[in-house]
Amino acid sequence: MAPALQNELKKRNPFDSAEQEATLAVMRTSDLLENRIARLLREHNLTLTQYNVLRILRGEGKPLPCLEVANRMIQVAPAITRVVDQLLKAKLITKTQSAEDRRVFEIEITAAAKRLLKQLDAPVLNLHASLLSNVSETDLKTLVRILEKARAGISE
Amino acid sequence: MAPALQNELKKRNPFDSAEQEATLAVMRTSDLLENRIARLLREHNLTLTQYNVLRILRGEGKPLPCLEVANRMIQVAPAITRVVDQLLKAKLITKTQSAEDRRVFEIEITAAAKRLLKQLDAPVLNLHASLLSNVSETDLKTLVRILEKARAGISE
DNA sequence: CGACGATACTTTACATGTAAACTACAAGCA
DNA sequence: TGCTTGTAGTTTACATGTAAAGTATCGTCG
Repeated sequence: MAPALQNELKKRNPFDSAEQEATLAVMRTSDLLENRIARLLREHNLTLTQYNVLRILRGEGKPLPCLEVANRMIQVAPAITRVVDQLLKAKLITKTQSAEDRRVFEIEITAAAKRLLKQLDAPVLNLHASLLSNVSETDLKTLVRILEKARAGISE
Repeated sequence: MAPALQNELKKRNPFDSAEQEATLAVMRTSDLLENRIARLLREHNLTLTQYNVLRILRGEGKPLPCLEVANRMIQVAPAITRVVDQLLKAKLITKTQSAEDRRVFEIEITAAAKRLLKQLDAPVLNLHASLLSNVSETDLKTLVRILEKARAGISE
C-alpha cells in the first residue's frame, strides 16, 4: 500500500479505499439483516442469540457442553453463561452437571423450545428469502464465495 | 417459495436456503471485521462506536446536533447520549446548547481528538487493506455492488 | 499422595444496542 | 395568550459482547 502517499492526500473520497468501502458495506448490511431478524424473533420473546443457541441444540439433537455451544457461536464464555441462565428461566433448555467430568455442564433443548422453533421455521425461512429477494441466485453464490475468501484472510 | 414443502423436509442441508447461507455469511464476516478493527482501536482506548462518532465529527468539520450524529450512524438516540457522555469525559468532544433552539445540543470534536484520529488514520487504513487483502479489486467492487442491491431490498 | 498447570465455567465491570417513558422546548393554531 | 402536537434528548430497564479475575475440577508429574 501507500500510507505515505495517503497521508499527503488532503481531500479524500467518500471512502478512503475500496477495502474500507467494502468493510463498511458488509457491516452495514449485516446490521440491517440482524435488525430485521431480531424483530421477528422478538415477537416470540426470543433474542437472536437465544434463538441461535436453540438452533444449535436442536441441530445437535443431544446435550452439549456450554463451551461447545459458545465455540459454535464464536462467542466468549461469559456470554453463554448468561444466555443459558435466561433460557433456563424460560424453560427452553435444561442444564445438568456431567457425571464423568463435573466441570462440564451440559445443556439440552426442551420439548417446549422445539415446538417454538418449529413454529418459527417457516417464518424465519420466508424472512430470509424476502430480505434478499433483490439478489439473484447467481449473486448470492458470488456473495458467499467472496465472503468466504475474505474470512479466510482474516486469520485470528 | 414452498413453506409447505419445507415443513415436510426432515433432513436439512447445512443451510436451509441460499438466502440464509448468504445472510449468515454476511453476519459472520461482519463480526470478524468488527472484532479486528475494535481490537486496533482499543489499543488507543477507543471503541468502534466512539471512533465512528469522532470520524463523523471530523468529516463534518463543524458542530453537529446529537441526533444528526445518531442518524448518520443508524442508531437510536439513547445510544448517542451515552457515547457523547463518555467522549465528553475523555475530553474528545465538546457539547454546547444551541442558542437558536435550546432543545438542541451540538457536539464538536476537540483538537486532542483530531490528533488522536490523525494518528490512527494510517493504521486503520492499513488494517482495512490487510483484512481484505485476500479479495481482488474486482471482487471488492462486486461485493459492494451486491450488498448495495441487498440493502435496497431491505426496506424499513 | 500432593502440588501444579490446564480446563470449564462463573462473576464482575464496562460499553453498547433496543424499547418505552419522561423532560424540555418549539411551533402552530384557536 | 394558552393549548396541543411534535421534536431533541435523557433516563431506565434489559440482553449482549469483551476483558479480567475467581472457583471448581481434572490430570499429571514428582
